[in-house]
Amino acid sequence: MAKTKTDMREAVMAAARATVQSHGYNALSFRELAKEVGIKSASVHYHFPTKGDLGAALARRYTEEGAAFLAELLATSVDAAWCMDRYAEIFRSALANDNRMCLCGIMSAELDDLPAEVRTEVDKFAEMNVDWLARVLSWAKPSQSEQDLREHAMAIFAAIEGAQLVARGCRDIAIYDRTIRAYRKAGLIP
Amino acid sequence: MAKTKTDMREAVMAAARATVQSHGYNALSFRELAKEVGIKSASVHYHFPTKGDLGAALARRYTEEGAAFLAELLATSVDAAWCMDRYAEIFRSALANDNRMCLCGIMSAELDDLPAEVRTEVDKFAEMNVDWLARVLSWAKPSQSEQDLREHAMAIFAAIEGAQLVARGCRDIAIYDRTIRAYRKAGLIP
DNA sequence: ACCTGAACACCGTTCAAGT
DNA sequence: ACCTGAACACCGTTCAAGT
Repeated sequence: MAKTKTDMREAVMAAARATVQSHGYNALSFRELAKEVGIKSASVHYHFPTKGDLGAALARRYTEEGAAFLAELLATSVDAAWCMDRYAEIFRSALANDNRMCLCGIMSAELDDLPAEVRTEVDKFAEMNVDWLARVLSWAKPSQSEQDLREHAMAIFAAIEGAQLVARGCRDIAIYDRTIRAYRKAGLIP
Repeated sequence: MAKTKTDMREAVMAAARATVQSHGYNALSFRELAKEVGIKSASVHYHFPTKGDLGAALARRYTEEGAAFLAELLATSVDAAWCMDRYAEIFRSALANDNRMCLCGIMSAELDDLPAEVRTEVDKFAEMNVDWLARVLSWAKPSQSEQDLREHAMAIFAAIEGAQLVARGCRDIAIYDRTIRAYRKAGLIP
């Protein structure tokens, strides 16, 4: 089985993902990436013709993995509070892991620098999250309209992204915990 | 009166601020900045020795102007709900103005790329906002402890930054409006 | 199929030199 | 005091050339 091509592609993506979550899309350097995986920068372009192709591939993969994880949660429990706790933990774990951020959250902040194909994937990530959150919310509030559920879901998604952004900015994960607690106390999160 | 030096410094800062709010700190280019204000890039270094000096100056000025505006609000009314509405409007106006973001919010997302002096100023902006929000909240809930007030204030700050981030990512200001409404409905914002 | 070296136009920064 | 041109080591991208 030919493993070299796939392996090198995967190695580049792994290194790139870590860099983006820590430093953002702009900080991605084909030369540094190449050094990390042991090839030349021109060779990285063989796997990903442009930086936009690499960014889009990262975001797509990130959304896929996130969707799979959330689907697993959905299959495990129908308790809204339990699912929300697991959800908040995902974003917490990024901070716990070397003060990293949600790949698509950090890319949102760099939006105007992103090539169109990367934006598209970032949008899809937000959509996937809102879909999932609306579904979980529908258990807690079965009477609410689809419109209201999605609005509430979007609010939770934005609030959690914001908590991560601010806590990361302060380099203090305790701020994330306190903020999530305040959201719950205020009734924003079930 | 010698106006050239001050004027050029101000011109550089104005151009730089617009660029950062739209494209982030990383997108700041001394060469493009120089072109915009009609000097050479080496001359920009005369006013701001490094990019970090420029970034820190921008954030400091931004915090000062924000603090002055919020102090004005505080002097105008002691109604918490009214103050919160005005506060949410400030962040809305950045989006309305060409989908721009809070200068310090967008810089938070690029945190690891920021020189230490810029980080310091970004931290001060968050602190200034939390101070103000806690004070406004104390009117609505005089019984709460200082600790609880600050926690709630931090949650509001994070939630609003998040709403701005996500709405900007979707290039849809209506998402900001809906999210703020959901925060209010949930009781996060008075 | 996969990788490379060399070239291109960019970047922040430095510095000696101009006025 | 303020500005400049030239140099340095970086960047993404392209392309002809190697295996």
